[in-house]
Parts: sequence; C-alpha cells; structure tokens
Amino acid sequence: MGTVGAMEDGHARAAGLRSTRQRRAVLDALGRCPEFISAQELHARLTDAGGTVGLTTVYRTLRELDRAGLVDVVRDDSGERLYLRRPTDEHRHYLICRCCGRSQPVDAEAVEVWAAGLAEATGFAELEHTLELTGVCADCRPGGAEEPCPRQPACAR
Amino acid sequence: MGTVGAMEDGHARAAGLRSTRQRRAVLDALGRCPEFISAQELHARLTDAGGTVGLTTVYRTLRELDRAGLVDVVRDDSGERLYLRRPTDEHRHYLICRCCGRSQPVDAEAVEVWAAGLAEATGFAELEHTLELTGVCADCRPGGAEEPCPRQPACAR
DNA sequence: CGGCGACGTGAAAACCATGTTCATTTAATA
DNA sequence: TATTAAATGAACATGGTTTTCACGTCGCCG
Repeated sequence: MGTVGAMEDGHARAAGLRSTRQRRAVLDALGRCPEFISAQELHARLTDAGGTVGLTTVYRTLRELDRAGLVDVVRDDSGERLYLRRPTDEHRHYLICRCCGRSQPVDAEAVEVWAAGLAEATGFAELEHTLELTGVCADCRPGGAEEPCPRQPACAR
Repeated sequence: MGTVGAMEDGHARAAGLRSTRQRRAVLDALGRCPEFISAQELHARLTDAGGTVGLTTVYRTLRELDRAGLVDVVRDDSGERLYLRRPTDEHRHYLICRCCGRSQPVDAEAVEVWAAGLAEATGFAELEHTLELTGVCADCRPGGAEEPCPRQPACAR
C-alpha cells in the first residue's frame, strides 16, 4: 500500500518536473485520497504523517500538477481550491456532496455538446467552461436538516 | 442617463433594505455598468467620481443584493467575485470574454434540464450548479494572439 | 565518480479579497 | 421632532495563496 509507482513518477517527469522527495510525497498522498482535498489539508496530512514538506511546496506542486493536467480542480463556496488526482485524460465534471465532500463524476456529455455548439451561436472562440455541481448525497440525507451533517468528511486519515 | 429611478429603489426596499445615499450610489453605478464588475473596481469608480462610500459598504451592499437576488455573481480565474445587475428574475448563465470582459447571457435551458435529471441519476438531493463560461469574443479575435488583448475592458468610465 | 549549474525548497513576509468590530451617523416611524 | 434600529466606515482581523531569497539537491556531463 502506498506505492508511488513508476507511473506516477513517470507522469510527473513527463511534465518536465524533477522527481524529489517532496513531490513524491505530495503525489503519493494525493493518490491515496479518493476525494477532493485542499492544499492546506493535504499539507496537514503530510506533516501529521511525520513528513517534512513545506506548505509552499505543496501549493507549488499542486499548481504544477494542475498545469500538467494531472489533477482536477474545483472551488468550494469560499473560493478555496480543491484537488483530485485525475483518473483519466478526459475533461470531467463532478457532483460534490455539500455535507461530506464525497465526489462523484457525472456524465456531462450533454453539456459538452451544448457548450461546443455555443461557439457558433455566439461568435466567441476558444470557449472554456467550468461547472460546479453540489448536492446532498444519499448517505447525508436521512435527517433532512440543512446545517448539521450526519457524516464526517470522507477521506479520513 | 444615470437615473436611479423608483424601480431600483423599490426593489431594494422590497428586499428589506433602507434607502441610503451609499446604497443608491452603488445601485446606480452598478446599473450603468453593462458588464460584470468587482467590488473593488466598483468602489474605485465611486470614489473616483467624487463620492464617499466605504469599501466595507460596497461589499455589504453587493452581498445583500446577491442575497436579494438582484445581481448575478460569477467568479473570475483568481476567485474574485464579479457582479452584474440582473435584468430578469430567472436563473441565468453568461459567456464572458477573457479579453474585454464583455458578457453575454446564453440560453442554457439544455443544461438546466440535464442538471434537473441528475438528481435521480445520482441519488443526490438539493442540487445546485454554477457554470462559468469564457471565450474570446468576435471583437477581440482579429489578431489571434493569446495574451495581448486588442480591446480595453468594457464599461469604461 | 565528482563537480557544477539549474531547478527545487521552505520560512517568513507580502498580497489581496473579504469579513468583523464598534463608535458614530442616519433613515424611517411614531 | 423624538426615538430607535439599521447603516456606515476606519481600522483591524482573516485566511488562502504567492513571492522572496538564501540554501539545498537533482541530474547531467566530462
């Protein structure tokens, strides 16, 4: 468990990044987290686990992974950026639970098609889109109350 | 030109807000701005015009207008919030030019329908979505270069 | 294999949008 | 007009993110 593996390292290398202890640690921690996670939280987890990685480095690494297209990024309500290792190469959208943070990829083909058609309808070029979807997942729903969330954030240590 | 008008005042009043000189000024400036604008920029414009409105008040007013549903809000790449007086009552999406900032409402009915269907497909409840669309508008496109934008931001003073 | 140069690191500080405090002012109502 | 709750704004607080810069180290090349 916890194999960094040649693939991860390879991807990072391909992106023009040197393989360092810190970047391997970030990549590893990110790889074992199934849900979106913030830079701060990721850093906390790394240091709690005894590692020594600077917060600056975590930010920088995540930014570079984003540039390299190796992670998906969303913004939560406060504008904070959340990262998730991207499992595939394709453009994805996620539905995220407002209570527990659990994320679920959704089939947004209809949106992609619609967005593609926008170019000619509007005269705009180089269209880009981001879609933030939130809701309350089945496991968090029972009570029905708004604020109190019955479940803890996923991706527990 | 520049009429605050009974309607604007009325809408604000209906939202449970007192009519103050500052709020009228914010509403007026917002009303004469055809594109999305940040709180900071709006404040700069108000003070440059000789008015005295605190930045705090601009933020508070915009937040309340948002709560009251009188403005549409988007986030730019840096996460900064941008505001636009909402012309109608319905939920809208905008396509915004990355060069000049010009915004254009788009018919996103297809997305609305798709999003509505997500609930049963995923088991999530209380779905909410935000969609940020950007591109390069026809007027900004001639050169084709990426960085240098031929046009100045719209909504000039 | 050893040295060198570019890239990477991280503590501290800067940044910047936004929120909070609280004493003072003001709009709406009686 | 008197009263009062709401609104204002300067200063300060907050928190995520970036920059700075002195130091470390990765990886290549001889």
